[in-house]
Amino acid sequence: MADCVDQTTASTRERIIAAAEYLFAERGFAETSLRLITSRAEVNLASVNYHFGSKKDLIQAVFDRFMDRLTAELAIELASLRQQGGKPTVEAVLTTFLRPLQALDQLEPNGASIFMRLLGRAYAETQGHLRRFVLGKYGHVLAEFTQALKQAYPDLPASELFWRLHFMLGSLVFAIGGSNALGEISAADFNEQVGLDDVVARLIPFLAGGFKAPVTR
Amino acid sequence: MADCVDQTTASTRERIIAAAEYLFAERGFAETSLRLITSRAEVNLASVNYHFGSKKDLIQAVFDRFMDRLTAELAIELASLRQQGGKPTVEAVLTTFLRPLQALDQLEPNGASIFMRLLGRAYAETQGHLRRFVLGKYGHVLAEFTQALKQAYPDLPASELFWRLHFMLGSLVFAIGGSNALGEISAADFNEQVGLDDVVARLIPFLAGGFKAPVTR
DNA sequence: GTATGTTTCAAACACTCGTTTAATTGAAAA
DNA sequence: TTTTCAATTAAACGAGTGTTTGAAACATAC
Repeated sequence: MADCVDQTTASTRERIIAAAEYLFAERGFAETSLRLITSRAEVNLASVNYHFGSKKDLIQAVFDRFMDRLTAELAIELASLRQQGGKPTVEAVLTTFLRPLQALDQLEPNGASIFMRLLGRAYAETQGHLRRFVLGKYGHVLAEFTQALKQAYPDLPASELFWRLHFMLGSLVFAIGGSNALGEISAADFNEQVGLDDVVARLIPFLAGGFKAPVTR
Repeated sequence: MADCVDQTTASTRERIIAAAEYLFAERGFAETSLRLITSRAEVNLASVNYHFGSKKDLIQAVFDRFMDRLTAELAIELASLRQQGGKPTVEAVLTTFLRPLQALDQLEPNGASIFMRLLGRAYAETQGHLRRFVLGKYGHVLAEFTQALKQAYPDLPASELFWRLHFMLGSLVFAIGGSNALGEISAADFNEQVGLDDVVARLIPFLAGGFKAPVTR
């Protein structure tokens, strides 16, 4: 149970968020009760409603915490990409958007995997409430991703770019979200210890190869 | 609500399964109550436990129904692929495994999308009970997929094939599972009406391009 | 017709859930 | 010290959950 929040000194708010993000990613939103969260965080049950208002608000708070750290890192990487000038390679664009994810992993054990699983669940969740919240508040990230890819491959039709972007997102969420489980299989079957960096290193040529594939219509 | 089960003549069992597979895909397993299922199927609440035993058994029954139809189609396609002999192209292998999914869509409106969403949820679900059930009972499908890809690209290291297979799975689940929502965006933004066949047509070059990408270690 | 076995039904069961309440604690401000 | 306000606590609330029950309805065979 290696949370990066010091359970002895951390505030009640922080301990709730730390426990919640782990359990939400591990078990899902509906399957994670407030009692499970508060007992893991060793705080009183009512403190969730006191500090966050409701369970739904807690879920959004967990997302906000991740997205804030992510967008901060992403702004730096994007600036660095633009500073280089000229037409970026697809690989460079992918690296730009993946590095903040890797940074998340250093900030907190399995941070990237946890966040990707949360993102995957948000897309699947009931009626898409959470998906709309995430897209509404952080849709600009997707837009910047789209724009950067457009610069790397200007001839690709907009609709094709749209679909390939989502194909890539699927690979990302699936592979990084499941990197722990897949990594264990990889270690057992191929005697290869793979961490997040290795997964990303394998992902980039795959995604770039798919993205640059000829359009056959 | 266009289910393909005739609600007036279909047996209670069939009506429950039809309602359940739609609601499970749309809302998730935990978020779908037996009362919601039985009221949609217009049957008595207790009939689920009578015919299936428990909610968990119903979930497995829904999967079995999909997988049985899928593996039947897949056996035909695989035989056809092997009959051609020689080294298959990656595109041919992908087509082999995607056609049964498309067949599912003709058998039942949105069948492929529903099944992919179910599969995505199964992978994410609590503690992976369902994932283990699916992998245990239908893991041979994944093994055959792996083997066919190996024939198409013999030089690709086994571990690299393993990871690229799962990258492809991620794209598949994400894109086909969300094909309805993504199709609506595509129709609105690009004036392009896209059905499942169009998504598959776009997927194949993307996946093949990724799979055939050079290995950079 | 009666008997037999299957299927349906309304009602209740025990349980968990998110949320609320009112009392209590703690520490800083007056 | 007294006041004040934020934070914590135990307990309860009402709603919703999967499941069980025993009787009723149905169909089939004798």
